[in-house]
Amino acid sequence: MPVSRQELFDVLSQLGRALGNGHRLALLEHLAQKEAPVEELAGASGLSIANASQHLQHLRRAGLVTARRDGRQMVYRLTDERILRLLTLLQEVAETHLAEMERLMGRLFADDDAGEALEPMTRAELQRALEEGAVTLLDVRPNAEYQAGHLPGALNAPVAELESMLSALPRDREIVAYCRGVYCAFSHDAARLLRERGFQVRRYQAGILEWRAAGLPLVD
Amino acid sequence: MPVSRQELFDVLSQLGRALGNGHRLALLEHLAQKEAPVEELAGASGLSIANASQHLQHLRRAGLVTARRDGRQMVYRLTDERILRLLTLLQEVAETHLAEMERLMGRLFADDDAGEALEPMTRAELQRALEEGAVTLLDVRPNAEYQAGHLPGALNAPVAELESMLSALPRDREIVAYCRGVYCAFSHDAARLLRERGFQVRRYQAGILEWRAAGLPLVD
DNA sequence: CAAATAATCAATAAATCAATTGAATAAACC
DNA sequence: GGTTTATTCAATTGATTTATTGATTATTTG
Repeated sequence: MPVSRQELFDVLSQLGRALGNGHRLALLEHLAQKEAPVEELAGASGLSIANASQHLQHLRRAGLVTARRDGRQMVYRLTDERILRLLTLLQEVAETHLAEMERLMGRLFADDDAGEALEPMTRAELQRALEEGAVTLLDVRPNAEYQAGHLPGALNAPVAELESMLSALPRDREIVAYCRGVYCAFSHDAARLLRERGFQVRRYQAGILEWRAAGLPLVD
Repeated sequence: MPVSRQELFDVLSQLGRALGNGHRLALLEHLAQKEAPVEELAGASGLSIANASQHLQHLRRAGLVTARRDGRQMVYRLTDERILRLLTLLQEVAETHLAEMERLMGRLFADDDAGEALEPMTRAELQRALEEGAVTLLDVRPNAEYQAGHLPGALNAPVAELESMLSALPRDREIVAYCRGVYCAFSHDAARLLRERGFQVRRYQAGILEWRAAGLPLVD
């Protein structure tokens, strides 16, 4: 029995449908940081446990995430690095083409960006600066995420604890802060605080998601 | 008024939903070959005109395709090359992770592959072979698609006309046939015919879609 | 200007998806 | 073994998506 091309597209479309829900994308973005149990994912996404569980199983059926049992928890994780590339590409295409997307992105951090003296750094700029040893790199995500993998040479300074770590930071060198990605507010908060305290600071806007999606190495 | 992260994901999910339907993926795959008016797309996908039109507008709202009027026709095309990368990546992820996908892919061309003496060529292998001038490259898609862009150095030999072109093909060199991509049957048909007539032939399985998605050049 | 063509729009019914609720499992703890 | 904790399952309801139909809008042609 011949298999029709259409059957293949129908199967492929399962993957698309899995990506076709805002809550599931939020779950994937959280999982892009680190693996997590259902309860944590539900909390982070503002979903009920049961609902989060169902969305996660939807993602699992589509092959986007896998799960393992750890004691009484089910720990979910992205199936592999390509899922991250898929998310990043989706976002990139959306930003270019969806007018509304652009409008929202523009507004999300409008306040902060106004005060920002310099444009956020691109990945290429950051790589060059790191090679030259010209900047101090600051990972401002929570420590658990830092430990799950961070950019080479980055110091961890979670926003919540940043205030108490100021004395350890250089005032004569540019600081570059990064967090998860463009949807993440941590680096904005950190940059604002540091700027107020007189530090030279820029943000690596795209964050760890883009870095990993580009296939660049992380360290634990 | 602050914009929530969730709003962003909701907008992003529009893109996912646009990819979440087999007919729309079929339309996109056709458009990946060349731009086309609604009627042609409907015919190729087995959709009614009205239904095809609605799917195309869905794709347009998601920013995946654009349309221009040409006389009394509306000609649709992919918005840019990234859409192709997105499709290719989607397919790649699906093939790795969706068990059912693999099963279908395996069956789709099972008959042909059995008779195939050699594995299909990967892109890397093809590039090496082309650099060495070791093979004759054959684009077996319809001439209209060939003219819209083909691999450098490829001869056009549409499957339908292949029989009458056999005398022009070398018997002392390996021939590599390619068509649209993994879902496309042309290169299978061509390879079978050539093999029966005693030619040395392999297929570049991934086809022009992957080539373009990788950012490699085409010629008109 | 009327007729023909290509596509879109609008309304409907059927199918699918999503959130909620409460019950059911499965593992760990006492 | 019974209780607690983390998660999944199942059923329900409301919301979205899809295909179909027939009417409508642009554009070209006679």
